[in-house]
Amino acid sequence: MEQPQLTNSLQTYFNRLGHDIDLSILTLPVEVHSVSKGDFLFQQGDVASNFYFLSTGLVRYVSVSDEGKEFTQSFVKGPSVIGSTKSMVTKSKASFGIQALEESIVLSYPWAAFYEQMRHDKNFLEFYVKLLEKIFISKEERESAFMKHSAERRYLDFCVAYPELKDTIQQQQIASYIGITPVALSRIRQKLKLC
Amino acid sequence: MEQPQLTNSLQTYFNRLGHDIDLSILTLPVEVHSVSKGDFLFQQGDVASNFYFLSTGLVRYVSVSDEGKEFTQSFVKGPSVIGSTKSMVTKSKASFGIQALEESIVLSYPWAAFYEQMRHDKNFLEFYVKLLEKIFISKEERESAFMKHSAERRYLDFCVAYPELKDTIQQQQIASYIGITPVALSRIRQKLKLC
DNA sequence: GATATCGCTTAACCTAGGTTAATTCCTTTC
DNA sequence: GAAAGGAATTAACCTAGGTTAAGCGATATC
Repeated sequence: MEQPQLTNSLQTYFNRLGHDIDLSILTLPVEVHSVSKGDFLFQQGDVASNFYFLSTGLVRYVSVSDEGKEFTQSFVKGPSVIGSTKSMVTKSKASFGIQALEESIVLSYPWAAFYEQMRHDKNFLEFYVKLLEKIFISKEERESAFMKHSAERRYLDFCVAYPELKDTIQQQQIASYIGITPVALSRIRQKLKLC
Repeated sequence: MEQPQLTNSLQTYFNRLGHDIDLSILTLPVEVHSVSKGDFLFQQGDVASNFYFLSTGLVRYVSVSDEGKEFTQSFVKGPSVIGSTKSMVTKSKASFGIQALEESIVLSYPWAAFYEQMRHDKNFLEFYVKLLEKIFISKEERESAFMKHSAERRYLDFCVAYPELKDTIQQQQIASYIGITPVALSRIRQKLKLC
């Protein structure tokens, strides 16, 4: 542990998931990354086989279509575990990148080593299960929103889900999150103002 | 184990995920359900706190919007673990129902008991991790398809992903899977025929 | 302090997909 | 074998959202 004060937030986060995990087991050094606003932790297409923990800051998961259009898959505020489960587990290319929307502090640890650690410590494994379940459930919620709701409804849902982001991030990023163009979002906001 | 011959497929499935799990640990009886075409294993809104295993058959996950429109979230062919992770883990109401599209055989086991079993057996826990990762990854793939692709593209992707379903299930169900009306799907198929 | 540059708005026009409804073609069912 | 319901097609019309482009503040940059 090179920077014990930084890993405190990680320890706290782990403890909050209800397990008795002692991070001092980790033998490799935890790396600390400082990611500036606008910069990427990793890009779409990279193999991101690290376990990442966003200690403080705000990021978005962003993927670009073949036609070059940007889509924001989600916003995540620290403290939280972040990263591409798929890329991590299967060592494949990530289908999205992670971009900081604010100055952010990210800790990382090699996934393979982390996984080995887990296999020898049931508490770790249980922690990982809780983590997967947690992310999984939040995904299950969002999944159907696209099919079921109009863009206007999705915008209103966004405002409820991320009240603190509504006025701090760019509208084009909100638009890319709800899956429409900035022009269309502007129209929707205009219409809502009139009501 | 009341019907050992049926649990063989479950044992095989478990083994294929690479772990040495002995199902005979399970103390409660595994229930066997025979679900007729069109019938529901459970409905949207039910608390489905069982671990379900689709031994043979074909099901779809279907959810209904407030306005009464049906959406197919996915098709699953046996043998496969099925169910609502969210409902199972949090004992909340499922946001979708599971409907058989063919005569299906489903095994079930109370989740709470299954989970307890896992906590005492690291192999079980690792199995569950593999399982979560597996479903998770397939979700990560589908998630962005809606934002990124047109309905036509989504239909073509469907045909590649489920070649055997393309001609065996109803078009309205394909339509509800790709998020359009049967009328729109018919138009798209018409257009593709001309090419 | 002038001038790019970037984010947002507004307007005009276009297109994919929704809605309704009529028609045909299958299956069931009696 | 007639009748009835369900599944798919086709056409006419409508609407949400995309596209392009012009204008308007802001905030950088020189």
